[in-house]
Amino acid sequence: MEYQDEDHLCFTMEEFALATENVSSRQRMSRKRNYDDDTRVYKSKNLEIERRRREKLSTRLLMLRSINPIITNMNRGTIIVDAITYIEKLQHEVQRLSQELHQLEATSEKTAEAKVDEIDAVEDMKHWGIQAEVRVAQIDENKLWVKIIIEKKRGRFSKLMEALNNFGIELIDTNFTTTKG
Amino acid sequence: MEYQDEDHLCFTMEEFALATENVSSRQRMSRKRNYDDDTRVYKSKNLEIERRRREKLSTRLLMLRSINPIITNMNRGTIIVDAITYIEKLQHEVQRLSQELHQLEATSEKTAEAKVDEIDAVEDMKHWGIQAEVRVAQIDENKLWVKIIIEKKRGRFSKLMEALNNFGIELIDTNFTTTKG
DNA sequence: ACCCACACGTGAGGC
DNA sequence: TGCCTCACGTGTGGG
Repeated sequence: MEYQDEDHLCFTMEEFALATENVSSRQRMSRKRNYDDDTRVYKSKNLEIERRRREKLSTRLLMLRSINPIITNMNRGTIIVDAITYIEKLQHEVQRLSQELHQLEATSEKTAEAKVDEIDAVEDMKHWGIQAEVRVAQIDENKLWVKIIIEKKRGRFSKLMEALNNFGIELIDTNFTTTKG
Repeated sequence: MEYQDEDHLCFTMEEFALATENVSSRQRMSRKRNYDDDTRVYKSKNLEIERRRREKLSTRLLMLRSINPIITNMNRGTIIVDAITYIEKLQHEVQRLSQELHQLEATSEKTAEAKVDEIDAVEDMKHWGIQAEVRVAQIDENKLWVKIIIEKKRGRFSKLMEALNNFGIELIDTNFTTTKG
């Protein structure tokens, strides 16, 4: 009684034809079934919905394959396993980079301490009323007397020495004093 | 002529029964078909192979879902889109960490320069035959004369000053000379 | 010829 | 009830 018009096909494409034909005459289904009103051919309700679903899944798999650079095969299963390995690799890389960054931050901790020292120096100078000062007096034709009061900073003295060396100034006598508090 | 024993089922499970029944009597297939030798029932060759394939795909999807912490839904499609977003997030995080690490390495470039300077200092001392030297002479009851020749290193002088300060030694006169080459 | 991967339509079941 | 997702068996094309 069902499927009276077996010659009619729901779809024109040939690959769909056989599939739609594959329906037994002894149908034990108790459900009400849907027919196309025009051709009186059985048409599943969720046929195109299922088609959309498959299409979405395929496009998403293609997207998943497109964003990971390491591809071993085009297979649907290998796409997923490649994505898994890629995710694991990315996780390990993130962990490694985080560790390296943490280590480097610990290395530059001394710099932070130095900066704290510098802040302390600035606070000390403010607290004790010490003013930065540069005084220069000419002693001889080519001899200068220089007095510099600055807050202590790491490497500042070395830089000063280097600068004086670069200017060709020879250091005859250097009196160097640091005060804290 | 085909499917003479339609009452026999390939599989005992009921959900497989209807599917195996869904074969048209007007079979246009020209292919030779496979029958089970015992029951004379049609059995597709790649039935279990396809079942294994589906099973593998499902387990891989479960693995893919298990390794990413951000899950919005259990759906097959959302697993993939969640994996895509997670991969993108991981990629961005790797890029950000790499940038930060590169920046911090550029910051510590000066340290590398200082190390090169130190190597230069060592080479200079070797080349010019300068020996590291520490000489101490007692001038008074509580006055010392100290002469130190060492290779230049960044912060070494400051550390020496700090150490002397910590020992309670007061600096009366300091003569400081650096030579390069 | 075979093997494998995929797309197809469909029923079952959960919400 | 309807909507949506999944698993199923199968046909088909490429290697």
